[in-house]
Amino acid sequence: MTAIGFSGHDHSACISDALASAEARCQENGWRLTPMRRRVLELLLSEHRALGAYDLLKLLSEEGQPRQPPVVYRALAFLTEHGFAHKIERLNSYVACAHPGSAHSPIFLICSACDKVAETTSPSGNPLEAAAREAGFAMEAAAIEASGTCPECRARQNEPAE
Amino acid sequence: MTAIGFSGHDHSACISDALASAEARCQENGWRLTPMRRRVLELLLSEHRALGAYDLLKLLSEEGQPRQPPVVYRALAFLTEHGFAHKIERLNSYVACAHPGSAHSPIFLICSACDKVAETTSPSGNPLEAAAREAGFAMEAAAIEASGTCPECRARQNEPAE
DNA sequence: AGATAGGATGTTATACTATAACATGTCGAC
DNA sequence: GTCGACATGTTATAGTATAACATCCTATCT
Repeated sequence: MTAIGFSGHDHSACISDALASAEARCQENGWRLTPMRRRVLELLLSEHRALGAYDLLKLLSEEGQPRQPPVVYRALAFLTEHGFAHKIERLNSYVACAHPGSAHSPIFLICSACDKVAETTSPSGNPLEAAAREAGFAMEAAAIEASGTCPECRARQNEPAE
Repeated sequence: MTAIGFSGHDHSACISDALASAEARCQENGWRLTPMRRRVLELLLSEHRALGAYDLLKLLSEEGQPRQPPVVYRALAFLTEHGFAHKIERLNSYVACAHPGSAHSPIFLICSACDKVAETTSPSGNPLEAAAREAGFAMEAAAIEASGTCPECRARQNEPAE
């Protein structure tokens, strides 16, 4: 399983794939990917970075959309409910899902230097599940958020005089 | 590694152990476990449940303490900085650490029925670290929060007519 | 086409969470 | 005993999220 977010990848393909996949899944399930929801997803996809609800709201309002918080919170609720985006609790902000379509318990690697967020997933035989089972706990969902430094920022720090 | 929080355990010992350990570690390190800090830790220890800053504030103010948010946030900052408590991001609330003293990357099992929080720790050979390494990510800290149903609540649900 | 029902959006107001900034107090070192 | 460091008290405000209600859109049934 590769982490999507840090290393060089074809990001425009990454965006269009995600949008196409979202459209297809909405189609299949009878969900409505309305213009507002789609636009919020696009904004989240534009970078592998977590955006706060109020950041999104600012971007939307610059495009002439309404500037009331519920507008963006409702779009985010739709996107997170159906797995198109995730909330990063630690940052009170939101990222587009990098592995749409597959049920997964994501792991987020959050760079504290550049704020980029990479998403990867737990390997099978997840030890979290083992720990939960041992405690008699019926796990429904898990959020794993690691902070640290991404490869790019680490390289930058090692050659500060560059 | 056992999860502390759900199953029957000697809770009064659990509290006094934690307080004694906190006092010892503060002594060793020259930290000051002031009455306010100690009281907040006691409140957090009183149950294995996450309390919000404003819940704590309410409890404190009922005891005649000041009712301004910074009072409790400062105590929480001290406690979390030194590992006596943890923040549960998902709930915007705080729990006493169940494994004080040992450096650890905790796993929280949060019961969505009763709000109790059990704390356990990652087994060695942590797959999170493997995932991070694979992505070239230098991990500094990780928070793992699982939600689900604890053994007691599960039993209760299975015998609703009890 | 008109009626209607559900869901989506627009809008106002407010609740909840957290911190900045500055004043005051406490305590140990010198 | 005063100085410096740290802890606390207090005011104000920033940042995050949702309740509640009005309006609109769209799909379907007739």
